Amino acid sequence: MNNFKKTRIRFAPSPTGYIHIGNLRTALYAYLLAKKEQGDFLLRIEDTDQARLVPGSIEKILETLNWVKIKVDEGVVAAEGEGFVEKGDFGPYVQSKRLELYQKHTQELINKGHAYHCFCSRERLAELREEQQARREAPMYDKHCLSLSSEEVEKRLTAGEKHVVRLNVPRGELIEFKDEVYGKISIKSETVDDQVLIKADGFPTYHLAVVVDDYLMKISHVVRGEDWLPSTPKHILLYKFFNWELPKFVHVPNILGGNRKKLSKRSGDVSVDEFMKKGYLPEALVNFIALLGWNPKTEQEYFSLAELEKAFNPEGLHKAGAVFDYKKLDWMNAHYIKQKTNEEFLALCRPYLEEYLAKNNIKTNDDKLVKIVEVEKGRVKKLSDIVENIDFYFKAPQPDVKMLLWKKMTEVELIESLKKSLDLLSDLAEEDFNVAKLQAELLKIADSSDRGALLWPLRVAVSGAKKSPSPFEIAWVLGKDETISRLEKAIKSIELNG
RNA sequence: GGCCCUAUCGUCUAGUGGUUAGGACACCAGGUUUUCAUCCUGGUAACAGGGGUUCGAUUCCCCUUAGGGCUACCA
Repeated sequence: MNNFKKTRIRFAPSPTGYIHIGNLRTALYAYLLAKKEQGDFLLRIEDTDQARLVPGSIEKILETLNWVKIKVDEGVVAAEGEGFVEKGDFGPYVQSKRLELYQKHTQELINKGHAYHCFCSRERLAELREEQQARREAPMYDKHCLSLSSEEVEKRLTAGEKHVVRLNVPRGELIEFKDEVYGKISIKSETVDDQVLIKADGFPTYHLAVVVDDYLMKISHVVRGEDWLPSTPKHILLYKFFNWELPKFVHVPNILGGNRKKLSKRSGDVSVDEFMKKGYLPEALVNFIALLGWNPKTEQEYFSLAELEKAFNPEGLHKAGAVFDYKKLDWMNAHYIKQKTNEEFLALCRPYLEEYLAKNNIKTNDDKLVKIVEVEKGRVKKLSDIVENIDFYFKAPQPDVKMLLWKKMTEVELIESLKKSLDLLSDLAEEDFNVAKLQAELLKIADSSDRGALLWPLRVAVSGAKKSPSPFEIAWVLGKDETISRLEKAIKSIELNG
């Protein structure tokens, strides 16, 4: 006994494609709990369903974990260059490389009478299920092959007949276990099906593999989604049959979509990759997701990963599923964006900007991009927003006289206003085109009781928009020549119009 | 259908046998501001229903209701 001297917690995804937001949160909680207890976080790959394998998934999973700064201590880890390697003393960490282990342990169960060979055809099973459903019974295997004599089993096995191995679930028992989140769970063994342990292709099912591996790898806490709760009794039975000490079970509530159903590929773009592409910052996603189903019991909202590692406590885990609220994520993402320096922010935005510039055939330089990004930083929720409203920085707007008019201003007053700005700006030196100086100078000549009369036309003349950053900021980005040219263009346009 | 789980503002959640039921997002209003955004201030908004237990239940128990999950040789 005492298999667990150290906290060791694994994240065990199937390599079936991109990592999903729900998986990421499970991984995060597993990681946080391990770190909280100064333990190890391991990555194990559960590739027992050969039909669903998607090439490249493992690399993708590692990439995602790396993006959110979750470090894998043991198991499948990223290689120095390309690909991945296995690291640690409890390997292999990829289940398809552990087939002999599962076979060996299954044989042990068979010998003890806790598992048996089953030769039933899929057709018979389907028929059985139909009959049971017609009788409004829970569909379950009827232990048909349990009554086969050992001679017969031997004969059919040597004849190479297709078969599976099933768990021999005893009748009339109450299976009980404690979950760290949900508390005591008990279930009658009659309602537990004789689960297939080894499939016809020789691969184990999840249920067998997870128990064998968690034990052999000395996993101290089984952290996984709430949807595994109903099948945990099968695992409890296996631990008992093997006479193995139970790990702690930590089932975490599901993340729900807007329809209140478990978040899935069908409820929209929930792959972590999508969030990355849209320009959510890993800090924001981690912070947000940590608080979906867990709370620190304080009113703190912002948590870095390091802070989470300290603060995390399974007692703060909630039981009910949590709806994923994009608006709150946006709010949090905007917060983390504001924390970035202008240089960092430009680097983060660069891929989006480059795509935009290429697409619109715009040539520019970093000096200008730095300025744009600085002005826009407080206005974007996610990085991809950066290219939404920046056309006017590169292309002079077509003056719109109606829009240029401030409140009840006449066109004559409008021209006066614009000329006033133009005169002032023309007198300023190129070096004076910085936000503070521009603001100070323009406010000096503005009517203090009606600044809009000067500033609105100016802002619209340079931006061409009803909503935009301040004229000071825009003029700073555009520089003296361009700003003046836009003002002149606006004035000319009104004169032509009138 | 069977089994398991869950239930506090629209959403994420705190909370206690006696509270003005707290915070955050969102929303609304006001302020700052040339506009938008930011920022500040304020506001609307919740204990699913019914029985118990109790002097007293949002809190403990039961039932109902609602929702979710599982029910594969998928995880």
